Amino acid sequence: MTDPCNPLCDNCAIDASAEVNIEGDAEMGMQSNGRRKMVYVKGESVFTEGSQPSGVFCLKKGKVKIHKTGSHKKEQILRFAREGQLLGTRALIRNEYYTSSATTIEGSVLCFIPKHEFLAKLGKDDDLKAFVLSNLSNNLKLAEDKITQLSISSVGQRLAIIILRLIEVYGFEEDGRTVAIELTREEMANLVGAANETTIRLLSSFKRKGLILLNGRKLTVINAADLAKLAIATS
Amino acid sequence: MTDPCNPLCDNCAIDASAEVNIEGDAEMGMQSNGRRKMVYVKGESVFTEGSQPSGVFCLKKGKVKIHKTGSHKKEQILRFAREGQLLGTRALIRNEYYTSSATTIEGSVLCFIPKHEFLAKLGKDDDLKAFVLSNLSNNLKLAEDKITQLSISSVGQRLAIIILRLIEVYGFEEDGRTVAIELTREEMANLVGAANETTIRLLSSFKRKGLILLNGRKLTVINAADLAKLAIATS
DNA sequence: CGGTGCCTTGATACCAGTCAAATAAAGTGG
DNA sequence: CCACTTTATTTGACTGGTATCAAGGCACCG
Repeated sequence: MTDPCNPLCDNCAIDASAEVNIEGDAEMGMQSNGRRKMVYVKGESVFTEGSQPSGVFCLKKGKVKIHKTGSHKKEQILRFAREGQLLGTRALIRNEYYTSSATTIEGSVLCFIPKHEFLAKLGKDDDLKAFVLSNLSNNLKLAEDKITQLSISSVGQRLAIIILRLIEVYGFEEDGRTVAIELTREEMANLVGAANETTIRLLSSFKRKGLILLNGRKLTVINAADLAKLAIATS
Repeated sequence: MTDPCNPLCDNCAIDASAEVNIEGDAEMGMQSNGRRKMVYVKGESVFTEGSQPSGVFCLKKGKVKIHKTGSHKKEQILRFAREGQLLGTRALIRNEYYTSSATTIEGSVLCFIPKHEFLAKLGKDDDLKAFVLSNLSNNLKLAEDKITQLSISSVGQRLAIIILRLIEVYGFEEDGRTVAIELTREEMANLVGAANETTIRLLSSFKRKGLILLNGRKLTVINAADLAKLAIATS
């Protein structure tokens, strides 16, 4: 279940622990090997749907959402990246434009690896190849799960599934039950693929049922077992 | 857009043009190199969700659907395989159980390549590696498109998109406008992620609007342009 | 204070799912 | 080849889950 570590960046000289919360635009420092360290504040775009990739990004620290904008307004969040994962590999491998966007949801540090370096290394480093293959496979599995959920589960079920999945990916805060990621209601809705208001109503209903607590954007899970039951209910 | 050819099977000794329509269970003939030629009739299962992969399959001839069964009854078709594509690579690469099933939708010939052979070749053949990477990437892109469609488009839009997509994948029959694949209404519904009856109603409405013709399971596209317009309408 | 953005709740409409029943089509055995 | 069963398709009526529209509350901030 856990991903292998990333052979491209394990020995990377970039210090991820650095100043994450710096204000202003993405800050970049050139490294000796052509890589660049990029520091982003919350809500900044890493790359956008439709643009041309010039390299891949490695998420060293922070949280990034991968999302897609449909024709009209509404966006769909496809997944969140974990620290250590590579972003933008799909487009580079197929030599296509990005078909999704990446945006930070908190201050983050990424390492940019130029196209030629990535492709060259991918050509000769077997560990990297295995890492990328495994990552793509896993993302495909998650995407397919999401397709199934969207077409056969209700919004309530999907919301329950997603809360549990957020715990899987990000875990809890120190209290051991508050999910370690803060999303706006809209992001939550874009994640489940439902309207904003519907999502709020369902969160409230979960709260009334004693499954969760809500405190602003903090979400505390009180009864994960019942939440899981709800997620798999027949209808 | 077109996939590169498949380095694993291009020089494969298996003759795909053989007796596709043989009755009875999947027939297999051992090849010198441990591969097996498998002949399937329509509707046979190639592999099923939850079982353990022992190799990969190459679709030499025919049509295969990749689908997933949710907890309760309804199935979701994720995609169709093209001739020349490998099936079941995801599970093997991650060393996991299958998370989806593959079923023939017409008489088909597949080549089974045992796990050890596939993994060994994947380890040393760069072309194969590139092929698999490219395929996984493309499947991921398609899956993500589907997620977006499911969450922001109406059933009618999705149906239009899927008809156009079927043309892309399978093309037309000799008349140049009848889609070269025959699906049951239920398969159509499982593909768009909607109820059977809803799908039928929408197909009828497309017919009334003069966009398509229906003749049993044959679907003839009369006005592809308007179908495309319908697919991207605001709501 | 009066924005501005986010969250919440209410009322209403409608898309699409479900249930039910009538054909139509496709097998099946004699 | 026909009668019979089974399965697939179609249409209708109804219901309900969600989206949409609208208004109000709340917090943060210049």
